[in-house]
Amino acid sequence: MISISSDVIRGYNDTIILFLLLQHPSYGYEISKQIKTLTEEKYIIKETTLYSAFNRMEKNGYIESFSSDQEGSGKRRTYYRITNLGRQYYQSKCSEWNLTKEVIEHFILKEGNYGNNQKLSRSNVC
Amino acid sequence: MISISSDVIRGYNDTIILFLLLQHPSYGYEISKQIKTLTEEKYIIKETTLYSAFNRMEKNGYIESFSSDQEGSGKRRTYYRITNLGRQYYQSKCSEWNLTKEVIEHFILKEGNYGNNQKLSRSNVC
DNA sequence: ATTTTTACTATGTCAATCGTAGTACGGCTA
DNA sequence: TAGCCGTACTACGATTGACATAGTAAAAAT
Repeated sequence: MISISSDVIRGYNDTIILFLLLQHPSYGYEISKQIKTLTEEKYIIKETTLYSAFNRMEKNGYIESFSSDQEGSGKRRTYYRITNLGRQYYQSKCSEWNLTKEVIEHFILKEGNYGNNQKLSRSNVC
Repeated sequence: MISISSDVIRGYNDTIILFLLLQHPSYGYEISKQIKTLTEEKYIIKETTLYSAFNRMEKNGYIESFSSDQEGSGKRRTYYRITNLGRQYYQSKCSEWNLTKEVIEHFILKEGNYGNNQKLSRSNVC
C-alpha cells in the first residue's frame, strides 16, 4: 500500500496546520485528529512533527498561543490562533502549491504509460 | 515573485531525474538544462543537489553510471541510465504523487476565498 | 590569450522530520 | 479504588536532503 513519504509532505505541514487554524483556534491533539479524518487516514502527522511546527510557526509570528482557562472540564491545553502574518504566509503557500504542482507534473507519467518505452510524446505527460 | 521552495520539491528531485533518464541515458549538465527548459525556468536544480541525487540513486540501485568514451569531441562525462529497480521506484513515486496531491489539496483554498472569513464550505476547497 | 561554458568533486552547515522516551492529568471500568 | 486508556504534551538525539561555498579542469568561444 502506498503511503505518503515525509519528504513529500515536508514543506506543507505548516500550510496544512494553518488551513485548520484559519477556521478556528485549535490545539495539537485536535489538529492531528482533523488531519487524520479529513484525509481519510491517508496522512497521519507525527506528534513531534506537529508540535515542532507549532514552535516554529509561533517563532515566525504565523500563530499565537494562549492557554485554555480550563472552565469546568477537560485538561489544560495550549491553543493556537493564526495571525495576519500567518494568513499572508498561508496565501503565499497556496500560490506556491499551484506552481509546484505545475512543475512536478511535467515529470509524472500518466498510469498506463509506465511500460511504454517508445518515445514519449507530449500527450503521455499529464 | 513566487518561486518553489526546496522543501516542497524535496522528495521529487529523484523522480524528476528518473523521468528524464527514462527517455535516454544522460548526464548532470544535460539533465539540469532539461529541467530548466521543461519548467520554463520555474525550477532550476542546484548542481550539488543534482550530483548528490545521482550518488544516492546509484547507491540505491535506481541508476547505473558509465563513462562516455570521448570519441572525437566533448569532454569526458559520467552518464547515467535507469535500472529496472529505478523504473519501479519511479512508478511508485508517480502513484505517491497522485495521492499526495489529493491529500494536500484538502488544505489549499482556491484563489478568491482567502479573505473570506465566513465558515468554509466544501466548495471553497479545491 | 583569456574568458566562458561545461562538467564535475569535496566539505561542512542547516532545517525538518522522526524515533524513542517520558510525564502527567482525566475519565472510565472492573 | 486501582488500573488502564485516551489526551496532551516535552525532551533529545539521529537522519536525511538541500544548499552554500569552494575548487578543479578541460573544451569552446571570443
